Amino acid sequence: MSAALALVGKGRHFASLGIREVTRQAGVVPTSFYRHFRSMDDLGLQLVDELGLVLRRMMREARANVLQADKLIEESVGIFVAHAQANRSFFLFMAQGLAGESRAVQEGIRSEMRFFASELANDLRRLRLMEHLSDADMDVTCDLVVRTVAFSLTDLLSISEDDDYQIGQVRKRTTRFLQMVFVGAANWNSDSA
Amino acid sequence: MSAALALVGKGRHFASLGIREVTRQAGVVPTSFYRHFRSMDDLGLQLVDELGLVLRRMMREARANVLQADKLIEESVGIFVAHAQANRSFFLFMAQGLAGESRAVQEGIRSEMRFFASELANDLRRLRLMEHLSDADMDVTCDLVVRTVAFSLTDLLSISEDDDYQIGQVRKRTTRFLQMVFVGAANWNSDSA
DNA sequence: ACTGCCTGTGTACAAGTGTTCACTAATGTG
DNA sequence: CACATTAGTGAACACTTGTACACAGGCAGT
Repeated sequence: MSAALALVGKGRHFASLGIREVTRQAGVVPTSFYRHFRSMDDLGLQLVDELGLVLRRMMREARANVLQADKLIEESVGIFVAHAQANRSFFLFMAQGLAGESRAVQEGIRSEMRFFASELANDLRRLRLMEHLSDADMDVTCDLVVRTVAFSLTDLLSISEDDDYQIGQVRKRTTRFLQMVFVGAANWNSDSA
Repeated sequence: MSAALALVGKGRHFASLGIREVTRQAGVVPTSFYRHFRSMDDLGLQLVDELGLVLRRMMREARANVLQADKLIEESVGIFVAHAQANRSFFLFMAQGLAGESRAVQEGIRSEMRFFASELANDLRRLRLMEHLSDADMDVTCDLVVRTVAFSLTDLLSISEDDDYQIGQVRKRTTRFLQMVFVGAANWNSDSA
């Protein structure tokens, strides 16, 4: 699995990886592959599971560090960007998988995003934010937030790992996006919609 | 090019397509490929160019049909969904290319999206909407709109072509997203930001 | 010490891959 | 009509690919 991830990190697309290629990178004979995975799709699915762990770690850190609400968005985006850099290959895999060729992987990633969004909704409620929103509208808002961040991911991953200026730009722009979404949510009227 | 698109439409990922595979689908001998393209990346780039045409056609139709501002969002989303269905393979290619392995294709698609966003900004100004926004904030807003729609694209493409119920759901949700963004933009204060 | 299980090895095969070369059929322009 | 260009052909090359099989070493638990 690390071998596959390493190749993705080197710019390859997961869908174009072959069994032999992966085992070669892992320093193992091709046949060993079958001891662990039935197929490449299978490997992809297990990667999705690990991706879940990465996301959960990220949420935990965000919850621990975001204490005061005024800098909430900025801080969260910062943590997100940091994690995206630290687990570049994982997030590359995620971005690729969203439009990948394995339906199962696609669905897995989508499901992780849904979970993420629902956790975000919980946190907002716990912080007594956006209390005027109906459950459904809170759901829509959080979904939109997660999508926006996920899309920023593709920006982030398409620029060089250590181009600090551009990284700062992405961070700033993403923060703007989220601020705009939250202004929208704050002025949203759940009754009239 | 149509052959490559057809394969993508059949669920394959562009990055995993081979020259022989494409020529086979095109009903042509492998060597003929080189008469038209230097490599697969080259083919991808030319597809991006055609994608530009598709997007422009879509914009033209949207401009023609969206006359009254009250149903602006709903109408636009409808036109978008219709075009996405009519050019499914093209949009699949676009969704894949955003996180694809060819840097050039990636940049090409990104550039098409930027163009789309700037055209949207022009239209909004022409319609005298969101006039309180600074140029930069208008830019952010339109970018966010385009991203949101682009992400909805992946939702749309991952469901069956003729599952009208689910298509309706995506349309409704996307409309919500955009309404929320525009409420945010309407209540945005360009000076204090 | 013996037995199963797990992981990895080596060899093998049929099929598919990108790319090359010299060739021919069709096309439209002078 | 003659000519140059373009698009398509067929055979050939050196690899790479997925998968199957029988086999070997290391690790538990009895």
